[in-house]
Amino acid sequence: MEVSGMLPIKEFSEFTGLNESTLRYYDKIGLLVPALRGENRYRYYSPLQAITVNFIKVLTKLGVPLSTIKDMSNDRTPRGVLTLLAQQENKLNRRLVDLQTTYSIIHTFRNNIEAGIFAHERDMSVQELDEEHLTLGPATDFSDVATFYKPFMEFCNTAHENNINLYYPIGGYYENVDIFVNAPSQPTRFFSQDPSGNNKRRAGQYLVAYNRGYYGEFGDFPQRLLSYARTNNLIFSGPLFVSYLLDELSTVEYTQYLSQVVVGVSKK
Amino acid sequence: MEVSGMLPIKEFSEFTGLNESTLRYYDKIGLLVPALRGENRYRYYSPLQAITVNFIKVLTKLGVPLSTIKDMSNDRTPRGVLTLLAQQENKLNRRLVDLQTTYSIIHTFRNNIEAGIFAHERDMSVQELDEEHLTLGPATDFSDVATFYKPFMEFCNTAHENNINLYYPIGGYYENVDIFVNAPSQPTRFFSQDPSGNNKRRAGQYLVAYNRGYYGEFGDFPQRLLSYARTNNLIFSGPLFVSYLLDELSTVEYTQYLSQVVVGVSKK
DNA sequence: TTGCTCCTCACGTCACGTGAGGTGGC
DNA sequence: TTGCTCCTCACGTCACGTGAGGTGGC
Repeated sequence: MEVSGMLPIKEFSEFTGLNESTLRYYDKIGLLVPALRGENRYRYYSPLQAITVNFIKVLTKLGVPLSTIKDMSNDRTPRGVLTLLAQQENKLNRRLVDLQTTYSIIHTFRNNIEAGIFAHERDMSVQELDEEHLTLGPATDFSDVATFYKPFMEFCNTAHENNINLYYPIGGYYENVDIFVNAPSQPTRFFSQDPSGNNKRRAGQYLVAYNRGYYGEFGDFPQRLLSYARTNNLIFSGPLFVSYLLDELSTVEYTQYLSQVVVGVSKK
Repeated sequence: MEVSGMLPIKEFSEFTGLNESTLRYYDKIGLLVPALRGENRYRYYSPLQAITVNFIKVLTKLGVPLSTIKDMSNDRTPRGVLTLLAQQENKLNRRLVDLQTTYSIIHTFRNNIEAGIFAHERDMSVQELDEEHLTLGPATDFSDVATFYKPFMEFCNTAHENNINLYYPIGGYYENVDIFVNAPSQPTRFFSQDPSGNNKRRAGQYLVAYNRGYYGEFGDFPQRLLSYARTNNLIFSGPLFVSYLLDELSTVEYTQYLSQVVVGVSKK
């Protein structure tokens, strides 16, 4: 059977670059029906249908679902398409912002893990640190001691209202050293290590130390911290930050988590 | 049945923010198996499993497939996770570039369609145009007249090698006005309106005109172009560009496509 | 007869969401 | 008894890709 000028599916597939199975699928859902069907059920496409294919290709590339393309393909108007494109641009905007956030989450974790790999468990030293952005959560409430997870759950549940992105590593913020030393498992606030956050840890001199153990379990660490300061004539100032460099993301055994403790100091 | 400290599925779902059906699904694929199964088949989760949930949430957010997460979740090591994160960052990079391209494709189409809506079909006028980037394809070969689509197919098939993104609107480039007037359906080259392209139409004075009709069908347009130039004492210079403002994307009837013809001019 | 193109199902993908229909404990 | 939580399938989603098994024309 010779159909003049018409292309059987393989040739049309090569012409348009669409897979044969994709063409059959488009036929099935009524998005692109071949111009002619032979009596042997063979599909024959007109070369002009390549135009429709291009229309479909552009829109799918732009993220428009096939059903939408099908709906509009019979009454395309410049204004209609303009509206659709504006909608797609909005969608893209959201996806772009989301991707960039994801990107920044990866960076933050990579930095943490690398620092964790190079850190020595019981190291303590005074360092100049750059400014670091973060987002502080609301003040915690540890008055109901019975439920250990409650303050953290509370933090998680209200995170959205407080513009806190929980996908960033979460750390503990203590108003000052004394609060940490008295109750290291009860931070004044939680914070997320969000580099686009509105709060920050200022640049300056900090005592940087590491501790191995599960969240909030510090053993003799607070005492070591105090004695190090005494030996080296350091005065603490400002809040103390605990962040977990190695946590469930990179470590199975949760007694092996590695936290970094950072607190402002100056020489006596 | 009272299971001390354990959370039944609904509570664990509220605790973690994961849907109950998601938890059942994770159980089914062995990604997150409840710590305990009651004799009535009830699922009971330990609060500590929220840590694993967070691990899963972060990685899925970063685009890691559940199967990969399952594979690695039993032997997480800082270095292993670091490698994984680096891989994800590469993937993200590619997606970001792709999104930005898509964005720019939408912009280009929107500009074209808006220009098409405001254009008057038989308008001609001299205008100052800004520089515009584009990508030129290789020289076309129209020697084999039998197959009308061949040069365009050739262009499409070699597009990738020539760094041409076919999702941008494609236009015709004519070395000079004479070539266009002699054979308006046979451009010297095709080009894509890619704003990141390496070639460009320089800023300067151009004669801008519009024509309605299918690709390459210009009727008496070339004569009108010449007579307009004669009447207004214009001398043509440089190449001529044809781009389609309204095409299959926004118009069903292909005899109603609207092209914009742009060619450099100066006053006699 | 062989080789080629074409056909029509059907099933798999991925990460769930949504019922339907049923059970167990207060 | 009513209402609640839980259970297990099964099916749908989206845009295809991949066979399996068969037909038609040279």
